[in-house]
Amino acid sequence: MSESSVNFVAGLIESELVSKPNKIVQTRFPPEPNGYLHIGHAKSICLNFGLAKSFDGHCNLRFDDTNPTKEDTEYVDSIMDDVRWLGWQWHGEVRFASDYFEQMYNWAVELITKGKAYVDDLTGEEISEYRGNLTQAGKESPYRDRSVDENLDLFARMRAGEFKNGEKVLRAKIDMASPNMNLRDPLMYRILHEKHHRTGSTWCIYPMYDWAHGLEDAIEGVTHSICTLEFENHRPLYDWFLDTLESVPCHPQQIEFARLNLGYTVMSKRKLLQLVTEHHVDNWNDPRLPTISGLRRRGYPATAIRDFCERIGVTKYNSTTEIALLEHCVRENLNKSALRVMGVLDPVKLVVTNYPDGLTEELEAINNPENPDDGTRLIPFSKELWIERDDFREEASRKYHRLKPGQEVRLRYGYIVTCTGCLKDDDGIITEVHCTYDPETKGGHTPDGRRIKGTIHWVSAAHALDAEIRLYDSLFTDEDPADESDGRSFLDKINPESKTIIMGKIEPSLASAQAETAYQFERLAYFCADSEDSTSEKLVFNRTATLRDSWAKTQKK
RNA sequence: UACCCCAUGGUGUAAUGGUAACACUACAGAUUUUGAUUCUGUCAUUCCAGGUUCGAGUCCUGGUGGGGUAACCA
Repeated sequence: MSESSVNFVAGLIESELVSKPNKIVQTRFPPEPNGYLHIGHAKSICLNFGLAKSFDGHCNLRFDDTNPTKEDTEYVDSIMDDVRWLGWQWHGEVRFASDYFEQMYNWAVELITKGKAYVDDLTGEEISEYRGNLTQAGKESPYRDRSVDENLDLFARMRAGEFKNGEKVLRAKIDMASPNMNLRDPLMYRILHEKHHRTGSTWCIYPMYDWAHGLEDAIEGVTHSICTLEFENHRPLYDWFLDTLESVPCHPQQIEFARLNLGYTVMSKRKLLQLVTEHHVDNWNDPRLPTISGLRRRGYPATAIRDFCERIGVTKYNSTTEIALLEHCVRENLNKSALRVMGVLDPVKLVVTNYPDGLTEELEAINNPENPDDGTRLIPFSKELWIERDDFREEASRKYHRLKPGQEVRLRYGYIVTCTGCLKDDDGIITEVHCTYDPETKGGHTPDGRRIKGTIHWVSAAHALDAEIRLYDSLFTDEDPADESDGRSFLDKINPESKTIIMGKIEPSLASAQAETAYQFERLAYFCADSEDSTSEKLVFNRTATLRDSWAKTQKK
């Protein structure tokens, strides 16, 4: 890595490499398979995989599956999918903490033998009482001074299944008076007669996070064990286990960074799970969710997400990033890559009164002005078109550059037309807008060089396809939905208009749109076909992000 | 009220004792067959008080403010 100060972790590694130039950087991304990955995980993924890449090292994907009550292979599969989709390749095979259970057990025996761990018979409630609290020291368990032999015997019988859930635990013997609660004889194993998604019923004792994690890292030769801030207080324990054990292969360095917070969304697994299970959203991949699969279904490109993760930086400061930055990354990417098409979301008929009945012309349109290689396509033009209801006004100020009686407007790639009026129904609702066209302006050109201020999009009524359009807005109305200090739950802050479904008219070239292809409906927004629901019989499009709209902004003033 | 961590424009980050900078946002203008894009410009920053130093955003001390920690979760 050449540039310094990419982030503080990279800086740390860089300075280590000065004295140990041959050190191979080994990182890991260690999710628990108990939920779907979200954009906060993407930050961690990009950090760990990115560090390995820039220092020519390796990054493992390891499932920290030490709690069979919460984990499932469904999550394992989705996580692998998401990491790959984000564009990363893990080193070697996927790893599982559960593959290391036997080794961990042996190390626990080593600790017991050293007199550094003991089997405790206290109940959960008693253990909690004995632990003391933030300002008061804990007290030692009456079982703390059992003999090594007795502990060895009891621990073997725990493994053999002789005891019920909660009857006994294995604890490290450290310091019940430590000001760091994590050091007050932390639990290493609990009894759980529970089927594990990989080991089945082989085990009925399962290691706790603090005991297991450093061992997993050591087994994999991890050099830098990067985790989030809330594990800062766990580092002394992480180090204690690794220092106390003599037979561990190495001692990785734990480094903490601040997790990502994003405005107007929630990032906690618990809350995301609740949104899904209580059906406040449709599923884990609901396009309104900050899950990787949700963003993907919404149409956010993986490169945009990676770009975002790079831009937000890595620090120990607990911050909240504005959603505007993510949207900026998405728009910047999509502006370069999305194919331009025309679609009308709120259609009203435009009749070109002096255009021949029954005639259809094929007009050439540019697929992506940002990328000439994408070429052009032909779009049908005829006497009756659909245009956006908002693109006509009976009366409007000089600043309104669209259709109003007497004003000229360009139909994109079509003709220059002059608005002549409109038809209304009994309720005063406009049913048709009328105009005449200038045959000299085919393609939207003005041979006489006259300037046309407004250009609007359209689709030929006879050729248009119907499509369901799903418009998404932020899922929450509050910037920090998780802040429930005002007495309202995050569920009370769900935006009732986060999803709006309408029927639109779109150009025929979209008939075979694939979910992976990004489109810009010109003047409106970026869209993609929905990966689950869109078929050739029934097209469904998701709005990925709107185009910026300075007109709407000035309107509001 | 114990321990740990953190503090730079509105937001996110950079500056590794030597001219406080970049991006996003907002605003203004130019260009434009997307009121998009692009381009230009404007506003705005070191939590406070001491100390060390020729020189402090950076080091030290004390304060203030924020976050974390008392699961047989990770």
